[in-house]
Amino acid sequence: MPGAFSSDDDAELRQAERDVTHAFEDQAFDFAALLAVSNVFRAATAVRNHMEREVLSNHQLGWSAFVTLFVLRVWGAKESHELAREAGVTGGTLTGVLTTLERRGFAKRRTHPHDGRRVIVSPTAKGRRTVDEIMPLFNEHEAMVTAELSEHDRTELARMLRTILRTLDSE
Amino acid sequence: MPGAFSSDDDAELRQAERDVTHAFEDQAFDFAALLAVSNVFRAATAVRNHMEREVLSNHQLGWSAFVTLFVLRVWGAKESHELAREAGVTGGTLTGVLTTLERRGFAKRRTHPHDGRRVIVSPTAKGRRTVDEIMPLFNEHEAMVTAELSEHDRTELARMLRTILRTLDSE
DNA sequence: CCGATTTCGTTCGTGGCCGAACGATATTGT
DNA sequence: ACAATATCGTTCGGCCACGAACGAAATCGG
Repeated sequence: MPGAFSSDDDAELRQAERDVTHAFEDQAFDFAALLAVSNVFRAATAVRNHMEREVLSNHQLGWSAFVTLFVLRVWGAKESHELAREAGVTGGTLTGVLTTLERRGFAKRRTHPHDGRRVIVSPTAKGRRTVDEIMPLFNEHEAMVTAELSEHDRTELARMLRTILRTLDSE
Repeated sequence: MPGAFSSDDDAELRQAERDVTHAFEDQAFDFAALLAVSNVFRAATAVRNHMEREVLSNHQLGWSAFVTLFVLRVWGAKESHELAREAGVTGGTLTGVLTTLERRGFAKRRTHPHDGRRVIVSPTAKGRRTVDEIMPLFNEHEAMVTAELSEHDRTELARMLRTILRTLDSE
């Protein structure tokens, strides 16, 4: 049902989109792609800030630290480069995140038994427990921010974003 | 058409989603919301990294600096707090971004004529020209990352994300 | 008028984030 | 064997990013 919403926020977003298309109307841009990409990033920033404020701040965890710890909770011990890929950060960033997680006692590093270069990261019991404590409230807020979308829409949204991720990965 | 894609990347993403649901299967989580939110953030990170590498690095601009400059290009001079909101950053962050943009000669600050507290930010001619130089390639990559989505899907994606943004704004 | 309050942008501390350069370790080629 | 090469995680410089604290400027209350 397009147009079902008429709040000021929605009107403002739509006006902003019109301004952008007008500013470049003489150029042959793909505006559907522009708006889709732009909104992906705006939504991600808004969701991330919301989660950090409303859920993660109580546990002194930033987004990346939580995502990393979440990956360890779901998949258990992982090697460093796998963990970085799953968490969506580079190796250099993961080093800093792991330093934080180790200092807080949420995870620990150990050297690979047969390869002195590699590092295996494990969650501690405290780390696993913390994720399990956070998840209910975290998921509650995930449901909240997507509350205006139907179940079908949320599934479609996840599918479209998977498509984008797949396109970017295969390059 | 679900299941139309069968690349390794897609299979891996779907397997990851199954692992997550399995790890918490005894809890009554809203997995559709979890996957939607998770994918929003993954996609945003992937797109941002792609754009910074493939497009923005040639101009020595980070993502936020470009977004800020883009806003100035479309809407012209703006007051600081409006600019921060449009660019999706806090005031503290904008100060740093503006320092960068001024140092590079892309924008400049001036004090409000009737209110010594406020600051008005304008794009320089160089700043506007730079955005116009970047946009064609930038939009080409935006089209590329959404190439697997139909025109209808891209519009729907933008709409769903607007819905999330509106939900978060009205709190 | 002029103190109290509000509203600005900036500064500061902490942490995240990338890519490039680095050092340590393992593997390969001969 | 052992030098060249490849592959790890870490370090480093630069740029973001937030919230809290700050100081300057405008407004409000009386």
